[in-house]
Amino acid sequence: MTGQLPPRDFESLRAAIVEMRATLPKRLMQVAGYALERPDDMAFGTTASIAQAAQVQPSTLVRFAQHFGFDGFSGLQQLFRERLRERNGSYEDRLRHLESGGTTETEGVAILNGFVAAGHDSLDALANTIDTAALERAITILAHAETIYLIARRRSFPIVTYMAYAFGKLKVPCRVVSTAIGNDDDLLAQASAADAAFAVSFSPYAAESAAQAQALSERGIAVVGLTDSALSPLAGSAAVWFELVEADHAGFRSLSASMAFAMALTVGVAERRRQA
Amino acid sequence: MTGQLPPRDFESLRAAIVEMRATLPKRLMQVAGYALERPDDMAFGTTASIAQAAQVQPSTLVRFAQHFGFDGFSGLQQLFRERLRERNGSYEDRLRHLESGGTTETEGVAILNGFVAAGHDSLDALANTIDTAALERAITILAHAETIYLIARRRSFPIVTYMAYAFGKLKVPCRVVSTAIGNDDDLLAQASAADAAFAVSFSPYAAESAAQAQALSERGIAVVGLTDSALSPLAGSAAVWFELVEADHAGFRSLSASMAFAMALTVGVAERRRQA
DNA sequence: CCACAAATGGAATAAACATTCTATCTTGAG
DNA sequence: CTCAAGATAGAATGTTTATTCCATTTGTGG
Repeated sequence: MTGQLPPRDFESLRAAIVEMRATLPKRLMQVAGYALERPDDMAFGTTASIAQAAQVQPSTLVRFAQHFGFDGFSGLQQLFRERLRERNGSYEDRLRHLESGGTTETEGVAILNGFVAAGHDSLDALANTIDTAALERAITILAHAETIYLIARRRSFPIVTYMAYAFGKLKVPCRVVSTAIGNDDDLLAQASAADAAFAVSFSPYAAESAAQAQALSERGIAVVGLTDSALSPLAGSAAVWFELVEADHAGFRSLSASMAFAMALTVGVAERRRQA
Repeated sequence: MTGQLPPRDFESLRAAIVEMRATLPKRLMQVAGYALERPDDMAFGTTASIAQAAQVQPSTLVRFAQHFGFDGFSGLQQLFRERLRERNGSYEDRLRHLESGGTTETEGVAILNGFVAAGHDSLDALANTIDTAALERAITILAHAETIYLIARRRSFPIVTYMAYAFGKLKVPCRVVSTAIGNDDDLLAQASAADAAFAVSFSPYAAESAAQAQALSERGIAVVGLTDSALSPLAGSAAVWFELVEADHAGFRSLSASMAFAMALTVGVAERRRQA
């Protein structure tokens, strides 16, 4: 593409990038990904700062720009700056978006908006109701555990699935208890007092999760609980527990707040461990 | 005013300028006028270009900045840049603002607030950017499928985990492809043109997910994709695909928007089926 | 497996930059 | 009118920045 006319605006650049997706070399692809994902940073950064953030050399940025017909990086950056100016100045885009949504709102969009609203509400509720002292205690408990056992079923299962992924990335030993093999109890039998558990259970409470939390607790293993009511069976057996009510749409509960909480707990524990 | 603490944000600077309106020397007044009148240009220009536009010397810009307590022009310019970024009303930025306000919060709470803010931001972005027509098409495709195959790894896995749970409740036949048994390909081999798939893949893209989506697509099985970039390998093989950028905190991406989208898609498909 | 072309990393470089310095000008009190 | 204090213009300076260049590495067609 070098030598041709460079894209005139951000959208053209975006289109050009997508079009060349297949033939773009690895590093240039890396830049393309960063540019589309964090256009704001592209507008403000210097070659050095952007290169570091995108994990490439400054020269790669220049080559990327030249690949799309610009003289150098500066010409490319101009597109990102103009985009930022225009987006702020004109409410047109947003209005157009709102109008098209408001007048002819299809059922699918209505459902999506419902879940978005439920997510916002849940997150607000989370921020306002969480017991901050309890959060610190929970982090302390889990950070000191040798292995963290993660207990959850059904609707709560995705939460611990994500935690297991994140803990893995963060090199924190953990085990998801409800496996497909069905050897939950064998797994739990290996837990010692040096370990700890995190159990999630929302109404209607899965009997197994409650029972497993109870059993661990009786064996002197600290359990951190996440549930939606003080009446939850988890509240009885957990050393620290959190009450978290998710808003719902069409009878389906949001998971936004639970996920945010789980991520905070995960990162908090990893951070605490790192410091120790 | 030199020597005092510089304004922390654009509004403070604006207030400071108005307050000193009477005592500001002529050339500094000239700069002040330009700064308030064309803040966008202040954000991107260099000392040379701004000085020329405001009809002053570059050194006057530096003196102006120092007059308000900044080290030099660069510190002042930062305010104008942040203003441009924040025009989009990011929760993350507002949060940073609150934190600098003073209340001493523990690390765990700070992390939680970060993820809550990231969740809000992601949900906003979802509501503003989703292609509503594409959503309807996606619902149509999946609603007509005999069986819906769910493809996702790693960070995206919790999403399809939840969808599988919800589809089960809603009596919509579906199968999660990446099982612990590792018979993914055997499962996929059973898929026919009457079926459809939903694949989720965020950067860094899992090669298997992309390959499986590609393979299904080539066999005439419609694939609905959810990804975070137009450069995703999913974009190539999917009949309909959605781009969804999650905000992140401390390097960990939120899942709030993806979850909300997945729930909307799930309920939308079930609803469409019920009507048929 | 080789050889050639493309791509890449990193040092070298020249331009652009913010900032400082100093001579000159402006202002206002006595 | 005089003089001192402050403000200003413009050149000088040292730093940062984008860009170029070249030695390796990587990928590929014969």
